Amino acid sequence: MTKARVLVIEDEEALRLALVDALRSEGFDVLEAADGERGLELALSEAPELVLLDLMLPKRDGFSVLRAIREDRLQSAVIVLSARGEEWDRIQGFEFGADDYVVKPFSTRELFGRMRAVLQRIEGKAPGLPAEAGKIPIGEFVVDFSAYTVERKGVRAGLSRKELELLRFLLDHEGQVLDRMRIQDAVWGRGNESTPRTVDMHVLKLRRKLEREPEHPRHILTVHGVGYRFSRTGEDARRS
Amino acid sequence: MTKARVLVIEDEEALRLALVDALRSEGFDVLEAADGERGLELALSEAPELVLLDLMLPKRDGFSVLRAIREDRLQSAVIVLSARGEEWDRIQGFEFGADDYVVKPFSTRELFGRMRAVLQRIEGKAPGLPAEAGKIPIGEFVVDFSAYTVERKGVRAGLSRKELELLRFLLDHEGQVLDRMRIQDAVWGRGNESTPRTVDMHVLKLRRKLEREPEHPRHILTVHGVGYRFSRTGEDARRS
DNA sequence: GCACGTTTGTCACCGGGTTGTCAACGCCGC
DNA sequence: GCGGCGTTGACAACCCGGTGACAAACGTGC
Repeated sequence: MTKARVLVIEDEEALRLALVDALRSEGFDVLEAADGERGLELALSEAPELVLLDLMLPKRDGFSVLRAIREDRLQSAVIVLSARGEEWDRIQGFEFGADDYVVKPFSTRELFGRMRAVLQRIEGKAPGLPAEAGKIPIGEFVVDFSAYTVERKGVRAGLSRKELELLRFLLDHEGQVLDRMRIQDAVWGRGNESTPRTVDMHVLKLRRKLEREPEHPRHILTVHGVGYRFSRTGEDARRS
Repeated sequence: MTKARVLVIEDEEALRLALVDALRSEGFDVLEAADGERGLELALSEAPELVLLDLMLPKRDGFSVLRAIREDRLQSAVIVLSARGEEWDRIQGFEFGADDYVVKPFSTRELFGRMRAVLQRIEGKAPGLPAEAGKIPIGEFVVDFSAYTVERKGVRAGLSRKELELLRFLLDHEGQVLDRMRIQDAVWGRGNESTPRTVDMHVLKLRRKLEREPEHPRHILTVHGVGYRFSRTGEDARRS
């Protein structure tokens, strides 16, 4: 990929500048806008590969901008940057069409990780289609992120929001061992007070839905004393 | 990499001293600074692996220090220590650019957890994509440190935490003859009470996982009466 | 080469910590 | 109020690290 174009729509000066700097130094071609109106204008006229969109914006809020972008059948991927707050619920599960979202405050590492994942996902996608998360095969299962379902040989199961978010995080970090804290931070948000064991519970639920033999998982693997590791293709859980 | 260098930039005396103590006793090589100017100076001249950076600092605030560090293309990871409170909103922008951040007050446990995570991520982070990070060939095996696995001809085996730590140590000291005490100090921690024979046990386990013929080891070699020696390329353990 | 003492390899097992699983609870939307 | 979901606590199942015992390998002195 040669120099993807990224549009940053963010009103807070300090953050926008920091973002633009960081992106430029990563080799992106960067456009910027400080309000929703200008942002939409640029998005439509320049059709960047990726839009980083703040939700609370002057003139035209992020939701409205996103809707307009989607209505225009623009191919741009959109990553929403949001402060945790009342709009949080509406964001969860990106029911409203974003490809991903990042909660402020976030680190460069996290943002770049998500950007990479999103850009990779839309790469090789049929042109003209909106850049929705789409269907992803996992072993003999197919997960449909926009429909919240998993399917295997015609049998379909629904996924809850948390399950989907957890799965998405695992997918984005396939192959790495992720400790509970890391998972919790990413999926539940930082400063979350709940037990690390909650993660286990959701892993259990996911296993029931996308493992052929939930008691012998091939995709969501346990690394004793450390955390979990995800494998898309599936692995033999062998004894040591 | 044993003994990572950490720079603490924190003006509050009590906290800084506590941090420095705790870090030293964890085996880190610690540098400290009480204001932003001095901190930046040290960061640039010493290029530590990790910087712990307070945001509210005399002379030069944390944000400015962070930017300067980044502009200098320094490889150091930065963890921001911030107080939640009146400046939270401002901080949200400032957090950006850090590898991670910890909200005051924090426990040493939490801080160490994040440090470990960050350092692990940094480790072997070649200037490419992090996809291949942490994969190291050993003979015809490939060890993936971020996945806790060893693979040989498509056959994968999981490594436990201790096994991985031991292997990491051996790898870091390839070619040297290491006596049991040295290994034990490094992997199990100084002042550990367990039998030196425990080392043997784990060597045995490692051999089973990354030797083609565990009974004729080519990588983890015994030096009778002394200890063990590790070889990445593999040696014929044939007598002469 | 042999015998013996020492060092290392290997096994089975135990104890404690970690994870899997269930049932129950509270919350929210309907 | 009902049902789904997220979360928690409790308990069982499991895994891993560590230990002691014994066999095998090694090295030394004869």
